Amino acid sequence: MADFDFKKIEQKWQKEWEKQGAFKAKEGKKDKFYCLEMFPYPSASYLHMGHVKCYSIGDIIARFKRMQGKNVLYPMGFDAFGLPAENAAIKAKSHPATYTNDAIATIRKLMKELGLSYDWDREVSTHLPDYYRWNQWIFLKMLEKGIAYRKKAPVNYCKTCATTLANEEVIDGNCWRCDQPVSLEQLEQWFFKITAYADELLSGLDTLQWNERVKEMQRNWIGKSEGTKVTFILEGTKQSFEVFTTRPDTLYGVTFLTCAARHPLLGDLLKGTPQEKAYRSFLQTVSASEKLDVTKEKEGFNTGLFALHPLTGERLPIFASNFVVADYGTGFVMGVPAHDQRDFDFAQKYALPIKQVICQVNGKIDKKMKEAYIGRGILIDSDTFDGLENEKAKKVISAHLVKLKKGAITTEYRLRDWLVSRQRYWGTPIPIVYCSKCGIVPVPEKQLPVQLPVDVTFTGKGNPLVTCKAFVETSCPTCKGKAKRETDTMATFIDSSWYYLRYCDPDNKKALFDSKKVAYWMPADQYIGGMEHAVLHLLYARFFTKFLRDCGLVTFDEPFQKLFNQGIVHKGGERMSKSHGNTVTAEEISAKYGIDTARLFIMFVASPDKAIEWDDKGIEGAFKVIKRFIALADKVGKVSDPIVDHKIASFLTQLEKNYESIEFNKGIVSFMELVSSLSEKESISRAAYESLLLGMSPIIPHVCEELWSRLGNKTLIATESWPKVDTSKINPAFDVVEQAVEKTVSDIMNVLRLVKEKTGEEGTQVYVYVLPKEVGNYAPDSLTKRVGKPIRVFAVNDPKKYDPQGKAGKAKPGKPALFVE
RNA sequence: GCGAGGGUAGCAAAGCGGUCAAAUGCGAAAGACUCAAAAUCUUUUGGCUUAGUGCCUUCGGAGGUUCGAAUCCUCUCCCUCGCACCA
Repeated sequence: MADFDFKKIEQKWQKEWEKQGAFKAKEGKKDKFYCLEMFPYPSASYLHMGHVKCYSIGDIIARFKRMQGKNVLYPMGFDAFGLPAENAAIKAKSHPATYTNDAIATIRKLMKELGLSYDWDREVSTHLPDYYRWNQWIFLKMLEKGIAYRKKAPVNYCKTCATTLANEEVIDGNCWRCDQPVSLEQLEQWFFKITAYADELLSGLDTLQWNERVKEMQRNWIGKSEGTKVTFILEGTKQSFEVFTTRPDTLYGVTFLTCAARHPLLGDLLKGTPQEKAYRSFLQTVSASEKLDVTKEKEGFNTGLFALHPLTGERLPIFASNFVVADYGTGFVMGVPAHDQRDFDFAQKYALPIKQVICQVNGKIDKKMKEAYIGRGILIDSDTFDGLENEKAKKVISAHLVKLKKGAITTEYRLRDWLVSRQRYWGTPIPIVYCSKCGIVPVPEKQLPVQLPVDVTFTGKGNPLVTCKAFVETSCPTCKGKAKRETDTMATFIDSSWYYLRYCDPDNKKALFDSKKVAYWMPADQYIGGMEHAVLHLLYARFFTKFLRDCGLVTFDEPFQKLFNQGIVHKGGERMSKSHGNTVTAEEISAKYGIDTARLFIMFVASPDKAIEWDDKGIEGAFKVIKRFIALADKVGKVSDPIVDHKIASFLTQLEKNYESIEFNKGIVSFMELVSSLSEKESISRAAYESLLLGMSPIIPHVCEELWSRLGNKTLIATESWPKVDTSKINPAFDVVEQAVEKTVSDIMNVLRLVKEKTGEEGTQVYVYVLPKEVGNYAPDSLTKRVGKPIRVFAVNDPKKYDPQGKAGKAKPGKPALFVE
């Protein structure tokens, strides 16, 4: 122990691993295992315990799988483009490229110091032209297939970040990065048609071994809903419009229609009418908040327009309202106050008729409704559909509408197409040229990459690319005339949507990857990352995979079979982060206790998927265990104690299961118990000890590597196999014996206490009388040490035993008799 | 409102039908070592009781299933996180 310098040992083995290429992954015939972690954004210049936790999980899995004989791919890279780097660089009066490269160098070095078993030959950085040219290539493919398109639309715009945002990047109406309110702007932008995959993105979730929570979040986000589009005619015109409903069974109960306040149709229809002015002022009240607010009182504006019911021809007033979502369904909603609570409230407020068309099975209806009836029932007052059960009526009425060409059965999604243009510098240039003659011209594949110019000036205002003449001014690939380049860059979520494929073939100059290599490694067997990407990265990556499959480049549907969401590390009740100023860095902990202790502790505190609170005292406990573990090395000898063999064998059996199920905390608890139990033993056989080192090496790799080599082993423990456990050594009877000894210790303590209470005097000598065949179970020295009093152990049939009070007769199997004096 | 996950001893956290007054770590208390402290080691840590025993009350709350519940079911309260006027 005295000569155990953690820092030195860590460096020594990290060097050795690198020198021997212990973690290099190569395609082969062996079973593969792809262990993938979400690659980081290289912004900080240190790693804190949150990082240690996240990466340790992956490292433990990778090391364990290697030991199990799998061909493991465990790569790391950097999500290097993006706004924070750009802003940080501007602030530091540096260039984003310099800033990013420096950050990457630092983080790579720090990661190596954690002893993570990455194959660094496969490192990928998204800001390098070798990488982002393939972003551009994919973009062109998408354009070719009609998945990428340009359109003018109201889009989310963040003034602080000076760029547009995808819907997924707007959280509660605020920008996900800066938390400032997002506004809607009419802009012409590039979109990816992720909605083309909506249904598949939804159904594919069922095949994944993911956290139910994440899957549910994606389901919600995609928001599939099946219903009917009903065509209404505007009174006095031939103009028709559609209304989406999931309740066509209540069609005869419609008494009014509502539409989104800003529905484009409304503006046109009201132009020049007497109501126009009132409509404008109504809009004022609505425009106060861009986002719909549940808590807000429902407001309506009677447009004075009427629609005709498609089946009855009834006149239905049309209201503009503040509660109808403009871009969901058709922006029009039919008002059925009797069977929808919102419509009911609205009808009450504006004194609109309420017409009941569904009654409960008993046929009674409540004439004075206090609230909408939304349950099941039988149709009434619905012409020829009377008497139908309402679920059935949904189908029948829809079919009827379809037949009359007054409706269609449709599926609506909440998911919107992905807005991918960003008005910022630090990203992949969109490979498009605008030519006054030829229009929108894609940059030919041969001309890729469209390099992001390095020589630009950051004024802090707007996208510097716009003012970079050398970049903007170009010639049209088609007509060779003067043309301008697209100056928007791609959303960085594009970079991270396929990086895991590039790891499989990172140096490919001819293609984004070799499909054969990808076919070997993918899909990733284990993906590890935070929950925050549930509807961002994780959705986009799935979309990309499906697109690339349709291009014939990959053969699978889902990139990540298993997903593990690690819990966050808190300190002082808050997430450990730079902005909270509550970070505990890996370096400071490692300097004090060694990085293995940090890993052991952080994996021990709780199940890896749970959030934990950092505890400065707690790590001391883990350090103690490491030290005791190292001290065990002195006990290694040839003598094989069957109890020791039993303990280690059963520990390893359990540990293997804990590794499989990513419940390292449980394995570590057993490890702690094992270490404290072994600490009392005389000797550990070399074979058992080596198997213990092997078993623990995924969690505390440096310490185990060192101890392994101190035994004279010339190999690296990192490349050894999982120990074969001799199950014949496992014998539960040993546990029974141990429990009996434990019980005896506590009995002795108890008696000593009672003696003191009764006589007021400390007992000075303890005698233990054991059945003859159990004598070996009770080692006087060990008992003495634990009880803190001198102890003598006699067999009950020992004629020379000292037993003045004849206690020996009370001894039972597993329960020795005691005497204290 | 909808959905997901939780509520276990001073704290953190295992346990998920009997072996449970409940692992493990931290904290606390006592003891050993030491001139002393630190480190290390040992013991104790729901209550009452007892020469090593027995009993009682506990696992958010209330009921239920069972010979038997921290563990299963129902209802309820609280927390955390998503989604939310989606028609």
